[in-house]
This record gives sequence, C-alpha cells and structure tokens, in this order.
Amino acid sequence: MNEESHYCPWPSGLPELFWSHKRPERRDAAEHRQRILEVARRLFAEHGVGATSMHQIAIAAGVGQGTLYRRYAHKGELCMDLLRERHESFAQEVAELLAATATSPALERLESVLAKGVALLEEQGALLGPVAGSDMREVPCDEADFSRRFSFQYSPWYLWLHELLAGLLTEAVGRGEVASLDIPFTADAILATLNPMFYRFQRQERGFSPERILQGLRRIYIDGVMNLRIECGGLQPGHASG
Amino acid sequence: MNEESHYCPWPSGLPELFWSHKRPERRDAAEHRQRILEVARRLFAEHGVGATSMHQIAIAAGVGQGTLYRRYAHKGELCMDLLRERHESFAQEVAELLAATATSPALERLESVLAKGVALLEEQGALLGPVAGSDMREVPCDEADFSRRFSFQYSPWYLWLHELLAGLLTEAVGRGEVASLDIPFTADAILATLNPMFYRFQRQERGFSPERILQGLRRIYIDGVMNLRIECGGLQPGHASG
DNA sequence: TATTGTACCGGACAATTGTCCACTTGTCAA
DNA sequence: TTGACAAGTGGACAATTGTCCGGTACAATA
Repeated sequence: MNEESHYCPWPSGLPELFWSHKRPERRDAAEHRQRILEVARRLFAEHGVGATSMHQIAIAAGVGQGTLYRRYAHKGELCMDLLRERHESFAQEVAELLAATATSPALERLESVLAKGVALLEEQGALLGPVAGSDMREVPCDEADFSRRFSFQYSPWYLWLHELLAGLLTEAVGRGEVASLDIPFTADAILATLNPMFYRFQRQERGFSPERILQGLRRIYIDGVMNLRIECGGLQPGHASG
Repeated sequence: MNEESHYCPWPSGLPELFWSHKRPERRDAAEHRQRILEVARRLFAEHGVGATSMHQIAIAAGVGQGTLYRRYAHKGELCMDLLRERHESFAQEVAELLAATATSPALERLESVLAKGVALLEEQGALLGPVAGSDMREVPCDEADFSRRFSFQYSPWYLWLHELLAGLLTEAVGRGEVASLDIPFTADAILATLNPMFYRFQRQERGFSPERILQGLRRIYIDGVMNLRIECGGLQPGHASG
C-alpha cells in the first residue's frame, strides 16, 4: 500500500487556493492519469471489471505497474475515480433537493434520499461492486491496514452520505419528529442496506426489482424507524400523535 | 473453482441415512481433513487468519495444494468448517430458546435472537471476517460464479438464519402483531446489519460497544419496524393499539 | 541555460490464490 | 485375491495483486 498514492492534486472542484502552493502536477503525469482513466473505462466496458487486471490496464495505457499503483492502491480506487464525476453530480442533485424541501418533514426528505440512492445503485451496479469489495484479501498482520482496505467506507463518498444521513436524522430528532435514536449507528445501518454488494445480491440473486427494494427500505426506515414518535414507548406502545 | 469441492460426506449430525448410500470417505482422506482442520486452527490462532496462506496450511498439514482446494474452495470455506460446530450449538441454543418462548410475542423472540446474534459476532470476530469476505477478487467473466463466491450468503448458516428470521417475521405478521412487510427482504436487511464485516466495522472503526450496537439494532428492528402496528398507517400514523 | 531536487516512471519481483492433470490408492465386486 | 475404477493426491503452473528501487525527466531556481 503506497503512502503517496493518496496525494490528490485534483480536489474535484475545490477552489484552487487549497493546493496551488503545491508543485503542480507534472505534464506527463497528468497525461498518464488521463490515459489510465480512458483505458480503464474502455476495458471495463469491454470485458467487465472483474476480467480486467491492473496489469492489463497498465500495459494498455502504456505505463508501468508502479505508475498505476502509485495513484490507485487497488482496482476499487480506480473505479471510485471513474465514478467520481457521477457521484459529484449526484451529491449536487441531492443537496439541491434537500435545500428545496428544507421545510418538509425529515421523514419525507429521508425517503427521497433513499429513492435517489437506489436509483444510483441501479445505474451503476457494474462498477460499484468492486468498489465496495475492492480486494478483500485478508489483512497481512497489520490491523491498521484494515481501514485502508475499506476504501468504500472511507471514501469521501461514503463519508458524505453518512454525514448527510446523520444530518437528516439529527434534524428529525431535534424537531421532535422522531423518537431518539443512535444517529451514527443508524446512518451506518441505512448505508449497510444501500451497500452495492447488498444491492447486487438482492437484485441478482434474490431477483428483486428496484421498486421492491426501495419499498422494503421505506418500510424499515421510514414507516418503521422514523415513524416511532416520542410518545410511542419501546415495547409498550402508547398512542401515536397525529 | 472445483465442482466437487462441495461434496460433503459429513452432514453435521444428520442421520446417517441421508448419505450412507454414498461410498464412505476414504480413510486417508478423513485423516487429511482432520489434520487440515487442526493445522488451520493452530496457524490461524498463531498468526491470524489473514497472515496464513492456503499454501502454508497445505504444507503444514503435509498435503498438496490441490488436496486442500479440493475440499475448501477458498479460505472462507475453511473458516466456515472451523466454525461449524460452534454454529451448530448456536443454532441449537436459539432453537431451544424459541421453543421455550413459543407463546411470547414475536417481538420479544426477535429481540432475543438479535441479542444472541450480537453475542456470537462478538465471540468470533476474528474468524468470521474472512468468512464473509472470503476472497472478493472479482468474478472472472462468468457471472454465475458470483454466487459461489458468496459463501457466506450461501452457507447453510446464512440460509438457516434467514429462514429463522423469515419465520419469526411471518409469525408476527400472521398474528397481527405487526403491519405487513416484505419478509425475505427484511430478513436480508437484518442480516446485513448482523454481517461480520459490518459488525467489525462498528466495533473497530467506530469504536462502538456490543451493547450499543445491540441497542441500535433494537431501535431499528424492534422499536421501529416491528412496532408499527397495522392500525398505524405509513406516513399518516393513526392510533397504536395496546 | 545549467543545475538541482524531487515527483514520477517502469518493469522486475515476491507472494497468493486457484487450476490442472498425470499418478496413486482405497474400496467394492467378482 | 485380484482387477477395475472412482476418489483422492500433490506439486507444477498460470494469473493477479501489490511492492521496490534504480533511473528519468520535468519544473523551479540561479
């Protein structure tokens, strides 16, 4: 695992100020990155992500293995980068949606986020699988490596989603719309069921439709978790307020 | 992936009738299996699961790679076999527990299953990780291989748990204790949050205690999902019956 | 333009996983 | 006892992943 591989001179839309003091990326390096992304996109589309090795990508892009691994510690990171643009536009869409419905009940806002999430999963099934799993070859002694392996859980993408959900939950609890709950845990739980692997399993192995999956999620998190009012005790239900 | 690797002459306590018509396992093969399990248990304990390669195990057990892979398509399956006894006793405990509380509300029964599940996860963190993940190296073209990779989802263990949960949910819905829900999906969702990887993440990376995790699960599935009565509509809650 | 330091390059290498196949051995039936 | 044959064996092999390190080439200085 290469330490510098996380050096990131393309902070995806952040003002240039944040990194302009650093030495700019070398011209050839920039070209290589471009070529790697192009080639990877093509090979993934042609043969599937699983059947395309990092070696192939390096060869096809005309760079060495080391160069490839310098930027992407594993295939998952490469996929992540391919998906970055889409994720950013998704994030923007969701942010706008939430801004436009700022006064609606958090329940409804959460519901629309779930719907958007499922739609995205459906759209990107092929690429997101490897991202979630990356290479789960076991951790070699060093327990600290564990975290780095989990690029998905540690990707800005996951962090952003987690924060978004946590925000919505906090809001809902704060407004008294919902009985108190463990916010970070619940956000993780929601994400566990929005996990690409889980989604893939439901779709391909269980054969469930996206609509059915979304409905199932709604039943759990909206009708269930979020519908438990403060007045509704745990095991001894009282009255729900209108 | 070896087709015969799933040949299973040790059906774990099932009456001998189920397989006595098959040619019995060869004596040397039985010895080898025994040795493999012993050696694997020892090496895993000594160096950790991740730092022990299949090759090492084969050498230490005095058998060839092929012999090892003949029985265990990957490290995950080997772990599964090591855990089998524990899982069986767990299954028995749970079955007894459920039998003893057959007349209690399904809510309570589900709750005790969750508690037992968390306890088991806590007990077996080290071994269950690799079981869940096995080797997630991407599927080589053949999409059908996908399923076989997911030893966890397809293990008798997972299937048993899924069926158990589905049974409880069916019962709860049938008795009118709970508003209707998508039973197989919900069972999968619960299992997604009882997933070893998810648990490991919560414990090690989030730093949550087992109690906190269990409480979080309760809030979602017991107080939330299962507490939604038929009278309580979706977004327009009515009155909960006592 | 010459110099310098460093980010970057590339391909050899080590480690694993999983496959293959020619060979061996145990078991049953005659 | 013997022969047949399926089950079982083992280790070479191919394919990948990820690391390492001697060199290179670019951009900033002088």
